[in-house]
Amino acid sequence: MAIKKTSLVEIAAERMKQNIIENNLRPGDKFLSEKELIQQLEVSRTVVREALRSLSSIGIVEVRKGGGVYVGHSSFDSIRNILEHHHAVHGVKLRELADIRKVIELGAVRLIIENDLQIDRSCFEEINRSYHEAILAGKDTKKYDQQFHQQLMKETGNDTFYKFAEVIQEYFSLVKIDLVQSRDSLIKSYEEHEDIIAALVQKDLVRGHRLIAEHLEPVFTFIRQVEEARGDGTDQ
Amino acid sequence: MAIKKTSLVEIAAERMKQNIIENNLRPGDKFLSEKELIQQLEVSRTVVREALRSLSSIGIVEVRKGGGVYVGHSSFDSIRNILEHHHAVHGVKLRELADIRKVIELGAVRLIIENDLQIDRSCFEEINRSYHEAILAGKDTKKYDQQFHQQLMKETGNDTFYKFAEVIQEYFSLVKIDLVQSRDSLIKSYEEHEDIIAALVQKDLVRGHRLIAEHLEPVFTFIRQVEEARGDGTDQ
DNA sequence: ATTATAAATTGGTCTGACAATATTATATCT
DNA sequence: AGATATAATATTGTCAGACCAATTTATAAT
Repeated sequence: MAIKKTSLVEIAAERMKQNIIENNLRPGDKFLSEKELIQQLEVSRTVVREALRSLSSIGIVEVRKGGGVYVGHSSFDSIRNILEHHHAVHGVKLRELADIRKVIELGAVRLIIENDLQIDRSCFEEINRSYHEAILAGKDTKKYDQQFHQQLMKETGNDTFYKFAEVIQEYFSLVKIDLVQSRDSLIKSYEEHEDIIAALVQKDLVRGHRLIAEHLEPVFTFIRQVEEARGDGTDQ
Repeated sequence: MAIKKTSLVEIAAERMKQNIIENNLRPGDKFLSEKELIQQLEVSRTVVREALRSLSSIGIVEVRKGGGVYVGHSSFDSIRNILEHHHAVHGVKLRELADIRKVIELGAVRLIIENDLQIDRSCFEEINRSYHEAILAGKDTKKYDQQFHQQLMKETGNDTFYKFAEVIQEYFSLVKIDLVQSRDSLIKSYEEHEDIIAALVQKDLVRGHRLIAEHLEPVFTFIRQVEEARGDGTDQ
């Protein structure tokens, strides 16, 4: 037996979580108020408030001043917060991030093709067209490039995969990889997007993989340069 | 300008996080006590305590009764908690999990081989030997199988990847996939492990990928059966 | 120097109070 | 009756002070 000395706050928080599960409450639903929780759990307001604070910081509930307590919408937002601070404290190696990104994108391509999914071609092309226009206009292109890759994840039809990829993607974006891309290399990137779309449509896995690898190559080239320049390869 | 109405608790928590970053505090270091925080932030004890509760629930600090406040060790533990509740509330599709696992494991093999890493062969074989013994003795084999796959992630030398994989792995383990494995299929699984090790040593990417795919195939077979039986494919 | 005891520090919980905001009920006007 | 403005109520945010429980530190005894 574990001789756990659990605090009242932890017990209260646990019981609140159970309450949500047992009553099958959905995100946005109204939860019990502080007063009701005090009566139900038979603890002081201090304990109830700290338990609520604990749950709200991980996105399980949302507390609105004067408005009551509601069931939280996205736990993944809190994960982002956690990773953000984790990154601020520990930093992370550029190469590690790049490798993970490659794993995810190659995986996405494989999922789409092996599971024989029909991709939303027009959506891809719409995004890539905007990308092209931004390049020609000399505007900020990063947004559309990112959008393209997000769409790739989404097309796997695997929502869990997509959410994880999104979280990790944002973890990446904390790192400033300033690829000073020339207009030519941006055009090349745009064309590679087109090729990737084609490979997905043709369900050519080998080609898709090769194209993704090539497409990400500039990042690895950049990282090699940075690593040589300062040795360790961590950001900041 | 954003017209944010931030509560004192949130401000306090934010400043505490900043404090940790600016003073470059490492996990396990002693942080400020409640009293000191009250003086420094000039807020009531209530606010300090709620802010600390908020930070401790996402692993940024650890609070010990009578002992003071310390910088937290692992933010990833809190992510596990979050996902655990997320799963309890939303459930998850078996196929999605299986697909993600495959992406990760194939990715691990590719990372090891493409980055030309020397794996710790004896460690792998040690684990697999224990696996073999457990099979022969009719004991619980799950642990060693899991250990084998964890080791695969670790061998990528990519700590960030490993941590993410670990979190996701535990997310999987929330789902009961009761593959009723016969002794023969367990032996087969053991032999596949051996083959995978061999492929890693020989740095044969194509073979490594094929072996992983085959090795995970029983899971997909199981999932197809479940999906046919009840249609949707979610757990619980 | 080691150990046992006492004191001080620190976090955990409770109570009561008032402020700030949101919701609901009521009264008013058209 | 319906829309609107106002008042009453409910709910969360913050504060202060008190006492308990666990840990750490200081002190005394061996």
